[in-house]
Amino acid sequence: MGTTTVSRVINGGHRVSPETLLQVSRAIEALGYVPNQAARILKGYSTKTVGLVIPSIADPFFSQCAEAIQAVARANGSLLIVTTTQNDPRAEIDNINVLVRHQVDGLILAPANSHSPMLRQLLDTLRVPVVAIDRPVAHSRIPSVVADNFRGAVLATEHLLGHGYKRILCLTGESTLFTIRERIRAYCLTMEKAGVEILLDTSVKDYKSAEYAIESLLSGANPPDAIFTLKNSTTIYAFEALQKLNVPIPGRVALLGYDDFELASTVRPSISVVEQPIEEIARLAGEVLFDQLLDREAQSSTGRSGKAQQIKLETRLVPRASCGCGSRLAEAASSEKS
Amino acid sequence: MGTTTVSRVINGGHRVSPETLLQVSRAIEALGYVPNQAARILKGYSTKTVGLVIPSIADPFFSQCAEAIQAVARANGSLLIVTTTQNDPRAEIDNINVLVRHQVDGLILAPANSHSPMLRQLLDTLRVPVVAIDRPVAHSRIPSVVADNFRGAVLATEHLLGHGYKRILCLTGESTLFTIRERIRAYCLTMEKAGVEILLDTSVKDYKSAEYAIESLLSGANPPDAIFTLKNSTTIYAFEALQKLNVPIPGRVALLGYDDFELASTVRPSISVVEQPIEEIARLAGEVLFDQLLDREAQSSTGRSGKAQQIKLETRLVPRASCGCGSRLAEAASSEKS
DNA sequence: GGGCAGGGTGGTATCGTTTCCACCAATGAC
DNA sequence: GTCATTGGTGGAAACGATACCACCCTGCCC
Repeated sequence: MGTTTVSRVINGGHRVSPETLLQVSRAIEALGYVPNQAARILKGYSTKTVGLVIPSIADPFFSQCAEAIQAVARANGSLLIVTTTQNDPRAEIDNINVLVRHQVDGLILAPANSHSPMLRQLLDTLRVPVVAIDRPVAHSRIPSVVADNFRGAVLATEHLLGHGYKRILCLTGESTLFTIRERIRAYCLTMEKAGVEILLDTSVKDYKSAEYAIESLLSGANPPDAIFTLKNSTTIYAFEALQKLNVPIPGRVALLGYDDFELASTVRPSISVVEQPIEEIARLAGEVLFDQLLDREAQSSTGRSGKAQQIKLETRLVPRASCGCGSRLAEAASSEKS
Repeated sequence: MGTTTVSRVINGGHRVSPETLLQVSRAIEALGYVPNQAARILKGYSTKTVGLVIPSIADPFFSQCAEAIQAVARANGSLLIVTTTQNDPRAEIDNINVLVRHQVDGLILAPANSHSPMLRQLLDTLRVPVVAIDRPVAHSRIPSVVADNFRGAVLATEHLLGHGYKRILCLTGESTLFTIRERIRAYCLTMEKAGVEILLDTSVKDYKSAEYAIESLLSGANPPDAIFTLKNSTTIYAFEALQKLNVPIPGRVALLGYDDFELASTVRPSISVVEQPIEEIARLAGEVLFDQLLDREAQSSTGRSGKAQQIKLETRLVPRASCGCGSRLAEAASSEKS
């Protein structure tokens, strides 16, 4: 019994007589034999693993991404290795290097800093396909799948302006991220165009700072009449603070957040948000990556196929009660004021 | 320049002259050389990867687990491969097999079915260490790290009984999981001991079924005066349904949930819950796994070290307003009824 | 001065698999 | 009857890194 024959049995059993096949299969079963993946890889096979580099798994946005990408990977017979950076550029570089050493076939990355030259340089030298998710890599040909953050924030700001609010406070949270900067840019431009004063606060990092910021602004001269929060956690901190301070929403200040969350429609008042197509972003990113992997497998170096490389997805405004849309929505089925 | 020398440079540069070392390092840099992981593994090295098999990444409980385990893995120089089963025992077996073929050093698993003989048999034949998390594997020596679900549900039920509620409805959600069954068992035993009627409902799977169940029970004879929900999502469905139906909490029915969640303390009323030490469970599971890996590395086959194999962690009751503790807690800083 | 220790270096077998090639038997075509 | 064709089989090289061993050289001790 030659090793060649055994190999053939394992890889589909072509060119092997039925009885030999049965015999070998039985032996494999009996010995609990498992082919050594490392040796196969060494012979040039792909590792059937892809890497995912994100800030955090616990963040609902990215856990949903991870879930969707994992599904795409599984559909393509691959495994997903997840690493987290906490938005630290150094950890990000480390993670990418480790993944490359582990021979991942490709990787999906949410860059902490879209403009890092270090990162761009590293990515340019990589031999495996990379897809950026949620945040692009500036000045590079790395394909990306992102939401239209600018448009989303324009929609939100215009919506608040449409309600007649004139003192719209924007709570940014961490403002170094690409997504947040885009939203800030959109907010500022829209406010300027409307000829209203820009009110930016970048200090809110947790519940305490939210309470402090909101309390002092509300008790000052010219208090805000609406708050636009630029990310999930900031929205929740702001909401908690407003509740704690007993500020009527939207009576005294309206609230509009970025990113939907499970209880947004349940809390009183229900919270209006800009909703991103998270699952679609992730799924597309996965598909773009595997398209590249398949291309690469097919034609060794004919260059990229004609696939779209920079995908930007629309976001949607979900008006609920907290921005003042209460009368016509959200409260419809309830009867708080029966 | 011999390959041996290069290898030595890469692995710490012992027994290499300084100038050779520099020369080789420079060449490595210039060529962008990355050592082939597969070849190293083939020589008997560990893959520095561990597998995680969980129902879902999007579930907050498991995403927190994944985050913590990933941190432990990283601290031990390993990568984490995450796979999801949606609680499907077949997918679970598949995932384990795939991970084993990929030569993971070990794996952490939240078994869909603690009593599956298939699973037990598979795990017994594995050559890599396995640690069960959240749910044990029955009749096996697989180490496990779980929360004390029984005790948690006893605490919850007793707390509700202590408030004087006599018609405590238990909404189980999916009731096939080990954790849920333990909680059901505890609820039933505690109710029996107190001589009160057991009210179980296993039908709630989403918002709609929650609304239907709660509406029909409340409008029937002998309606419940408290609801105990056995998992995160069920708590939220029940809360949504109660809000929608305009049922005063805890005035008409009290609510107590299993698993804490971010907005539990913010919504009105704030929701009382049994809190599990999620992060600690995950961290311990990771540590137990890596302890085994280190042992195995040190002494080839001296058997298991004397480490604790079955860890059960205490859970904590977090009383808030929804169970009726409102007067002394939770509402303290607010003034809804000012 | 001869041997010996030890740092620095390179040759080569080895890990487990795939794949190219060679080979053997039948079978059928001319 | 010979020659190609085809199905079934095995030998051995190759993938890229490691580690054993052998080797050379320098310096030092007896």
